[in-house]
Order: sequence, then C-alpha cells, then structure tokens
Amino acid sequence: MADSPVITRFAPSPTGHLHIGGARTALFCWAFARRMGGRFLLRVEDTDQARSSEASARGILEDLAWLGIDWDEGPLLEAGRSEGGRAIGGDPRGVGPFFQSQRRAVYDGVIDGMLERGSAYADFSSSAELDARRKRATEANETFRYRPDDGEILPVAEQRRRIDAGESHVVRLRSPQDPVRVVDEVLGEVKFGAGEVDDFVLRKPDGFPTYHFGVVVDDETMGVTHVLRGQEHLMNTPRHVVLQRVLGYRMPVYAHMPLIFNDKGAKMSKRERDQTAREAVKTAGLTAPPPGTMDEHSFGAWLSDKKRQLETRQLEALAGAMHLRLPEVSVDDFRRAGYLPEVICNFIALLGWNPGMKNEDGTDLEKFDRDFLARHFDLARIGKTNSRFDRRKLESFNHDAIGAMSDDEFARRWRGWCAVHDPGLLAKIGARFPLLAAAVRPRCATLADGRDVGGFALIDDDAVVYDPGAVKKHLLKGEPSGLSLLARLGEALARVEPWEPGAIQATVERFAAEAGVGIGQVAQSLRVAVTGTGVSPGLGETLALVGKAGVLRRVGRCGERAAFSGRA
RNA sequence: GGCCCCAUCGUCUAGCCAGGUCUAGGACGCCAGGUUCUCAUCCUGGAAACCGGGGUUCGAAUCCCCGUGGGGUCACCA
Repeated sequence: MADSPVITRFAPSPTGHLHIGGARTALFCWAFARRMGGRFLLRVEDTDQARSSEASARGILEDLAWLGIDWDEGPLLEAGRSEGGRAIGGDPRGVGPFFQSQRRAVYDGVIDGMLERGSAYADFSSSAELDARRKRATEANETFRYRPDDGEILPVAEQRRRIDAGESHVVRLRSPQDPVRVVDEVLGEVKFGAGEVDDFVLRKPDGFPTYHFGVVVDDETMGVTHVLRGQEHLMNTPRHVVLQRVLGYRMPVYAHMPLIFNDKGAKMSKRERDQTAREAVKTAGLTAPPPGTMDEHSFGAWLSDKKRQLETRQLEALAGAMHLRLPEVSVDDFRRAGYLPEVICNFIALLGWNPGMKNEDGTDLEKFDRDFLARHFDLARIGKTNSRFDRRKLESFNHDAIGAMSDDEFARRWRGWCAVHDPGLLAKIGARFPLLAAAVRPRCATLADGRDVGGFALIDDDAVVYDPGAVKKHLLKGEPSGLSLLARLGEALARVEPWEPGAIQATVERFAAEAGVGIGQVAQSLRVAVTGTGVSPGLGETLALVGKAGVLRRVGRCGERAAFSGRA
C-alpha cells in the first residue's frame, strides 16, 4: 500500500564486531524493505556507556557496507572510497539522530510524561538491595519479578523532589498486569500470561535509557513498521508490547528469526576463537609465544585465564605461526579469511530462509544474489528451526563463486584483498600477479588460499623445500627414474621460446614422447624439482610462473642434492 | 526451575499451512568409479532422514494431544 510503506531497521549495539547472526538480521531487514518498496534504517544503540565505542560502531557500519547492505536512513558513511565511493545513510525524514546516546532529550520527555501520569515511577533503592532480593529468590527456586505493591511506591511529588535533589535512581514502568498476545510472522500466535512482565527499568541511574525503552520509543518515533530480529528477543516482546500500550503507540509487526549456531551446536561466540587457539597451544605443548606474536607476559596471562581474549592481531599472528585455522564468527573474520561478500550474503540468507524454487535441472535454487533477495524475499518462508553454520558448505559456495569468475575478475578481487591483508604477496610477485591469479583461481576456495596454492612462486629458487615422500615417489622410483630425466629435461626447457604455458607444455610432451616415458612421470618429476611437492597448478602454468631462469636453477639444484641418494 | 520457541539424511533444507502424486526431492559433506601430468575441477553411481507414543481419517512427514529431546530467556547488557 502506498499509504503504509514498510520501514524496517537494524539496531546494533556497538560493543564489538558485527556478528554473522547480526549480519543475517540486517540482510533480512534490508531485503524485506527492498522487496516491499519500503525503507531500511540503521540505528546505533549505544546506551551502554561502558561497553560502547565509536570504533566499534564504525566497524559495524563498514562491515554492512562491505556486504552490500546499504541503509536508506541512519549514520552517514562514505563507503568504498577506493572504488569511486558512495555515501550511505542520511536523514531525509528528519527522524534522527540515529545514535541513541544523542536522543536523551526524546527519552526524558517521554519519561516525564509517564512520571506525571503515574505509568512510571522513580525507584531509589540501591542495586545492591535488588541483587540481594534476586539472589534470595533464586535460592528459593522462585522466579524473581520486581513488582512492588501500590503502597510501596512514593507519591509523585515526593519522587519529583528527590529526583530534583539529584538522588540516584532508576525509573521503572508501572507494568499493567495484562496478558499479551502477539501474532508473529514467523512463529504464529504467541501468548504470554498476565503478570509475566514486571516493573522493568526504563532509565538507568546514568540517565541513559535501557534497551527496552530506547527500542520502543525509537521504533515509534522513526515509524518502524516491521521488527525482524533473532529469536533470542522473543521474551522481550511482551515487555515492548506492554510499553507500547501504555504509551499509546502502534504495535509493529514482529518476525522472530531462528538462531544460528556453530558446527558444535553451541552459540557462535568470539570466545570460540580464543578457545580454539588455547587448546591448540596446549596440545602442542607450547610454553612460550611463537616469535613475533606477543610478549611472554600476555601469553602466559591469556593461557591461564579461560576468559581472557587476545587482540585480533595477536590471535591471528599466533594462529598463523601455528598453521591453525580459527573459526570465523564475525563478518570481519570472514572478510579476512577471504570469503566474498556476495557469497556470505547468499549463504547466511539460506540459514533460515529458502526461496522454495527449482532450477531448470530440477535441483533446488540456492545460489542467488542480493538483487534476487530484494525481489523475492518474504517473511512467510523464514523457517522456525535453528541452524548450524556449516563452514564446509560456505567454502563450497565461495569456491564455486571464484570458479565462475573470469581470470581478470578474480585477479582484480584477489589483488584488492591482498592489498589489505597480504601486501607482501603483491610485492613479491610483481608483474606476474595476473599469471599467478590465473593459475591459482580454480584451486582456491577463498582468497586467502591463493598464497598456499601458489606458494612455490613466492619463494626464492634456492629455498625450495623438498618433500621426502614426493621425492621418493616421483624422482627416485621407476625406470628410468625421474631424477635421471631431469638433466636432459633442463636442456630441452632451456630452448623453450617464448616462455609461456602452451610452449612449455608442448616441449614437455615432446620430451616425454621422445624419451618413451609417460607424460605423467615427466610432469611429476619436474613438478617436484620445481615446487618440492607433487601438487601444483598445471605444469605449464607452474613453470611459466617460476620463470625460465628460476626453473633451470631449481632443476639444477634438485639434481645436485645428495639427499636424494635414496635414504629419504 | 518459571516462561517461551522448535523437531525431515551428519549439516542446510524442499515437502507440511490447503492429508493421497513421498518406494520423502535437492545442496554441502562422505563413499565408489570415470576423465585428467599432480591437485582442484568435471562426469556417473551410492549410502544416508520424516524423534517416540497415542489419536483423527479410507489414507498422516503433513492435522490434534502427550512424552522425549534441543534451544532461547529470566540485568540498573543489548
């Protein structure tokens, strides 16, 4: 309907990185707004003074922009500056600001009215008292609900006087004890009995609103029509609905989405990464930090304290030194690990939503882009069941996406990634980068894999490390042995001109035919001689990358190695 | 523990709302073959699920109830 545009919002709390679950929530909010021709807005819920940070807010905004999730209203962000740039956000309707910390006057105005009407009251009791009561209730195995009798609440004038005197206090909702019924777009009808909602806090002693109060006031003020959020918020809904009723607000449409767990079936959390690393350190029996990762003191402190978390940089350095793969949990993690933003969007959309369409070959349609989501996303097809995050499948999707790219496109993307995450590779490979990219592309599941696959091209010629197994299998065995072919092969290769994959390949094939041995044997001996292992991209590409001089040097060095006398 | 949600292959799911066409389809992973100079691709084939018990019905993966299991939530965090 033209007169009732859909308005959705994503409202992250800037206390850390954007979690993959949060990214999905944002994506669904975005997709739904797009599909309905509505607006998607972003609001930063920075009401926890101790934990919120500007850097975190900035990071979350950038992660969203990177995923291609752009908001119509919200904080301004200059995104993609390197690629022409675009500005996201703004306040066309004048409903901002979009940082809750800047909206105190709005909340205070609402609170004042509630205090006057007696629908809220100031509570001057200390949090210590409350904690004690809560503890007693818990020990007695009772549910603790803060709900004083009418007589215990101070007269309005008295409240006013003590507030004006500057006494520390919280403001609580005088909660009507009515049942609440919500028809959730995902879960259907959900009922909450009368008395489930207690006199929860609306405004904290520091003057900042609580989450519940901020959400309800802002959603109303900003005209939010549809609230899409994780199921962990389901039990917050009756609170919000009660508040809305007290304030005479409209109730938005709710849609609670299933949760995403890690592959172990536990909630995905940042601690996982530290846990994984800590376990690896312990099984490896490491007692000191690997060189260049961190100092001994922080290492020891981190190792002995399960709750302690390393800085991202330290953790990554440690994992790198130990050749350890850390589980990704934030968008930022996936980005550094070399996943493509469009693949992440595709994959997380599938965690809880399904288009329910078939491809022409009868298989289920599950590969799609953001534009598809913007055209087909709907609430009705959001599932109810929690899902596990299957990294193998994500990897497969990413691999397929890379496989579908042209060499040029891949080179462009990989170069962009390297510029941020692996500048050393760019410096080392120089002008041969396009060649490397082409060779490596079909073998990469992530952009980070390129370094491993093409590692042979990134080392010095005399730094090749020979894998004993490969040497034994491909150089020492057989008659004639690979080793014995190498010298003559070198001579043949020296005459190759121009030095490019096709010509190299042809020469090797001719050599094999003339020597009367299989192409496989020749190729493998050469591969081992040049890369040190029996695995690499196609032989022509591999040799082309190393360069003629490099290949001849490596072949020569390989032939000289006494270590190949058979004892390996 | 109270309240609330959920339940199809190992994992993500289609099918369920409008019961029969389901000897339950697909994807990832796994296993076995084939193509290939290795690897990765690619091709072919395979194993693999309706949580249990009651109903309703001629007929239930689909509807209802109970049980069990899993999850969420119980802050002056969001």
